[in-house]
Amino acid sequence: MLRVYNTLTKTKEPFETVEPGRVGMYLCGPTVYKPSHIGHMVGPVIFDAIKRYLVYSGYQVTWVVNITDVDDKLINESNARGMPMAKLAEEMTADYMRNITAMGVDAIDHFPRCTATMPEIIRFAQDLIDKGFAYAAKGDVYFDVSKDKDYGKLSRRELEAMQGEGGGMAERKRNAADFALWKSAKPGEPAWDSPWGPGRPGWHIECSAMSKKILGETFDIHGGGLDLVFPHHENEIAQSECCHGRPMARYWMHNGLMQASDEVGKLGGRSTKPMEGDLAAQEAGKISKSKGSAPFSELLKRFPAEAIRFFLLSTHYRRPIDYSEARIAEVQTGMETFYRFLKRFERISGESFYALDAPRTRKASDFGPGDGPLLQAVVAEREKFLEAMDDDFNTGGGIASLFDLVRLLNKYADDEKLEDPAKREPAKLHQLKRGTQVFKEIAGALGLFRKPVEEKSTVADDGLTAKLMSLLIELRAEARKKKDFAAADRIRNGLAEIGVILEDRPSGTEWSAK
RNA sequence: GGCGCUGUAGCCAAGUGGCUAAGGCAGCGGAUUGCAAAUCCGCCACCGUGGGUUCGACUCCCACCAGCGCCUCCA
Repeated sequence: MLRVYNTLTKTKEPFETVEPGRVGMYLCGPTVYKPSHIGHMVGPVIFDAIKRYLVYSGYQVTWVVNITDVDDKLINESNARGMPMAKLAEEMTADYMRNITAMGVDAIDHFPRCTATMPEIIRFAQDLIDKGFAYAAKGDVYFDVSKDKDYGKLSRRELEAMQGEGGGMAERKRNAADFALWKSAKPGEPAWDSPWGPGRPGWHIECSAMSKKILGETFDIHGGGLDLVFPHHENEIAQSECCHGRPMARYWMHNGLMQASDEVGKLGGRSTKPMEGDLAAQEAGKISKSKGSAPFSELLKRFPAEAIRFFLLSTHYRRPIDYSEARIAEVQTGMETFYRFLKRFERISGESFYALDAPRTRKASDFGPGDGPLLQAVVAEREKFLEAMDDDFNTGGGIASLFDLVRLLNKYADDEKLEDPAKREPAKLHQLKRGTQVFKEIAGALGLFRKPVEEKSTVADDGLTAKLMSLLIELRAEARKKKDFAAADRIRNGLAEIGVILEDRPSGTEWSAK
């Protein structure tokens, strides 16, 4: 039984969808005005794993991630660069797509763009005016929060306490907390025609319009970063629920934010410390404001994408993540265990792990009783994994099962001496294979180990390297036979110095470039 | 000031009202190995502090301390 934490109720609730067997999921995507940084990857990676797990659990899932391609920040940035907003948005969208694809996020079904949803957005705003929840004022349109009795229910705020947007818009609003559905364009700004004159959508309306367009008036999961609870999601709820008279989403899921813990200093609460001109500290803390928030593409050059994905999934999604490169490097070390096992499996079985058939759904993965001690243990481990994931997508707990599973499989290969080709009885290989299939099955539910990591080609391989290596290995084998260990070790140590590791096994010596 | 989150081993990080408190990194023993590498086995936590509830709390409640988020169009 899957249980999901709902920000709306602040409890874990049993997961029940609007339509049996189907899930509609909306994740607030990026405003494409700058290259994405690692913080932008948190939501996509987590919700990618969530979608995979839901699909694995038998649901048919439609996942929508919006692209905000009109917005004040975009206008500012395009002015600063002297580049048309549309071109800037296009470039930054491409950057975002490259990054999430590298992270293995390829299960998003729709990427609606704000600029391509104008008719629906305008109609939505008009609907709200018609129903008395919004009003036009000098080319702007505002949502009237005083008309919404439920306003504040997501973030649990009292209306009185809200300050609202400041600036020149304030005097056109009836209440300080009213927010813009439509903003009139200043001369030279990108604009779309509307019943209220040329302008652009407010920040929140696009998500209401797009989610309605693709997922309907009530859908199952609405996700985003914790920072979006207020005002963004609060306002989306206000718009959609006032417009439709029914709940917008059943489950509101919010991921913790990434923090650059070791690169920046401490950041005190705003009211507790006056922050006397300490801009650096103000810029610190949350990574999106941090100066150290380098483009994600840079990070990808230094670490394998899968290690970053693993890192993001190793913490529970609702907790903040402390980001540091040292941590990613640590995770990378840990992952070697898996890659080594995958190679070991291929060496022993002669089959490719990545080509291995594995169950795609938990239903399809049934083991009968009497499958032997190894598979009994494997199935028990799989149960632990499912239990963790069923509990609000506890990927951190699930990853522990991955490690335990590999240990089980390694131990079996050790105990049965499967490195020795003579000991590879078909029945034993079969056991190992079934166990490995389960590993692949649950790793796949997290979106891990789906594709071979690209071999970094440190040498232009024309076959020469391989030939030289086999010659060296042969020479060393002869030396070892003659108990000339000095010579053997000299070869191994010498190769180690230039980054080539030799490993002796019953089946022969293998080499790998570090 | 308002709303809220977090505090588990050297580091990261799951989890539970009572059985030996996951897993990873680092470290230390051992098996294996000619020696290594890899693998396996073992060791390494009185769960922020002080109270309370309870037969019993790390797990529930209160207070405090520390760190953090939002209340300002950040994912």
